[in-house]
Amino acid sequence: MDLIYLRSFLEVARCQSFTKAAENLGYVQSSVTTHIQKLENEYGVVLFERFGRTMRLTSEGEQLHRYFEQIIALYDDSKHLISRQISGHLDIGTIESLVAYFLPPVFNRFRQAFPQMNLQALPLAEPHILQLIRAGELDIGIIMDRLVCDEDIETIPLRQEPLVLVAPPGHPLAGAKSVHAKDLHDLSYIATEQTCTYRAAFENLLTAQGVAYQIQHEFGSLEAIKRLVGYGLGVGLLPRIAVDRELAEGHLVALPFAHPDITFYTQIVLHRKKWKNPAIRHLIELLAEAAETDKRLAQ
Amino acid sequence: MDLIYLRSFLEVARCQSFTKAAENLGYVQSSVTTHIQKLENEYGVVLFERFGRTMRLTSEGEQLHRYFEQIIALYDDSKHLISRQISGHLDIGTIESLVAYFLPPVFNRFRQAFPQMNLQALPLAEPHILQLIRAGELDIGIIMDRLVCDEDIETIPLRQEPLVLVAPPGHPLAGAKSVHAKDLHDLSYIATEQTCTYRAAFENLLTAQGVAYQIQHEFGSLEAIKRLVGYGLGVGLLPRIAVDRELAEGHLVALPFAHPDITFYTQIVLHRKKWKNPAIRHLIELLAEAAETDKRLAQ
DNA sequence: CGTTTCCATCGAAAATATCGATAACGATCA
DNA sequence: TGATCGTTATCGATATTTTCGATGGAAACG
Repeated sequence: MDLIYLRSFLEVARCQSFTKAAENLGYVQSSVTTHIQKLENEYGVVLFERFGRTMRLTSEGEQLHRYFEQIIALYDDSKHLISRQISGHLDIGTIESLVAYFLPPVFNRFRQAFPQMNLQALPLAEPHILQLIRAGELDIGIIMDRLVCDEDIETIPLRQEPLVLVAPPGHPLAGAKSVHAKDLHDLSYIATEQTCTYRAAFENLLTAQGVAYQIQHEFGSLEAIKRLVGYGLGVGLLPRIAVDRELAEGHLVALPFAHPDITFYTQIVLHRKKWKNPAIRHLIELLAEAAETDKRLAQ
Repeated sequence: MDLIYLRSFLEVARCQSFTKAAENLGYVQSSVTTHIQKLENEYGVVLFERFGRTMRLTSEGEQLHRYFEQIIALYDDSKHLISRQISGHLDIGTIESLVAYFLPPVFNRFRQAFPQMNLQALPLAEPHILQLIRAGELDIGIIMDRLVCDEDIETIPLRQEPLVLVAPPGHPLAGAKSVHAKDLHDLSYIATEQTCTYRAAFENLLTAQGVAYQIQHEFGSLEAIKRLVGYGLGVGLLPRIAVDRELAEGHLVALPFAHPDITFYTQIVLHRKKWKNPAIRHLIELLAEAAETDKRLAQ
């Protein structure tokens, strides 16, 4: 009898729905059905009366609900109790675009569960991150790229990452319905650093379409790029999360550029052997949660 | 995280030994090792300090021990709570040799866990039992035979069943060191009913060795056979459990007969689909336990 | 009366558990 | 010190279980 069955049961009871429970728990609906059936067989009773669109706990279901709540609460408590005692440190490699906007709240929450664990976020270039992950010198990496596919590396996509082409508010293309590559002829362009993968993808697209572009500046620092774009020195291609506030406040505008046909993901990369570490698992969970929340907010 | 891991953990802590815990729980030792490792990985801490021959719970292990005890207690409580509410009835087919000696204490214990469940024990001939099991008309059968091997039937051996050749106290072979088939020439023999499998195996053995035997009487009733043997009308081949008391009290003696090379088992048979029923599972557990206890007492 | 929204069922694929054999390791004793 | 015993860990093979995705069927909705 697996504890996840109890969790599924509690979530179904809470949501009054197998489907919603499955979504919340990250399963497909049929798996939750199976979980409940496992419980029903184990106890030999029906736990939910299923009417058409509604459902209700049976009497036995209600009795068990009380027990399961306690069991899960004890289990979670035990997890927290131990987490709080675990010390050590995690080295997290991540690209600069993320380190400032995405990670801080996650780190903060992590500290609540693992107060004795030291997190070190290292802003690094993506190829370097992958190399260190493979060497086991980083515990976890968070990058933005096409999905990494590698023998030794486990990849966990967090979310598709929209890239936006930002321009200063007065830019001639600012009001256009949609901007295509050819509209960018003789583009004046403030680029991220050379190792940046989405920069490379963008430039490949321009080159493929015969569009000339001129790199005005190259910076590792997103803040610097945003400033330069804001001063009208060119456009920049940046992850939306890095420019959300400037767009909202009108300091920059997003050009409605038809994306290159490449999907970028903010993704976690880690060495296959590091899964079992509970601190890392917890960090991954928090990251996934944060990504989910962001998605919902974006909608 | 499976609840059986917690159980393994508690048992290891109690026994101070992986090996003993495994025996008690019905696993092999390596499985228990795996269970503990699963827990250790899940929590990210070492739970037992293993010294050479001794072991000790770590501080984290002790903390978790308290939680796990509570969790398992809650789970068991929840099981009992529901068991008590389950009503229905079970039909149990069993051979006469067992119905009187083996089952009553088990039934008694069963009633404590499932007070609303009605048990009906039907003394039946073995072929009939198997037939009814296949037809789904019996919930469970308990027989004595070579291990049943059948597509639709699940077989659970309870224990090897020693057969003894019993004779009246004054029998000429009563004092012999060991009795072989050839010593039984012109044997006068009180047989169980014709459908009885161990009778068939015994007779095959005699025939194979060219030993003539004469069946004096044939009875379905063990009591009758014992009486006739006691009166000196011949010897009888019976399961030891059925004549334990008579042997102890000296009303009958066991001839030290070298067994036919066939192993008999008291075994549970049930339809493959009836596993999931918790009442049946509990009954099976009790039967297995009773068999274990008997084995230990016999030693 | 079709459409939508659920849950149950099923087969295939993936993940996991179990076993049995064996290695490794420490304790004990010669 | 070395041999042996009792114990746990590791490993590969096999069996079982879990998960998913597709599909079916039933009730509600418009």
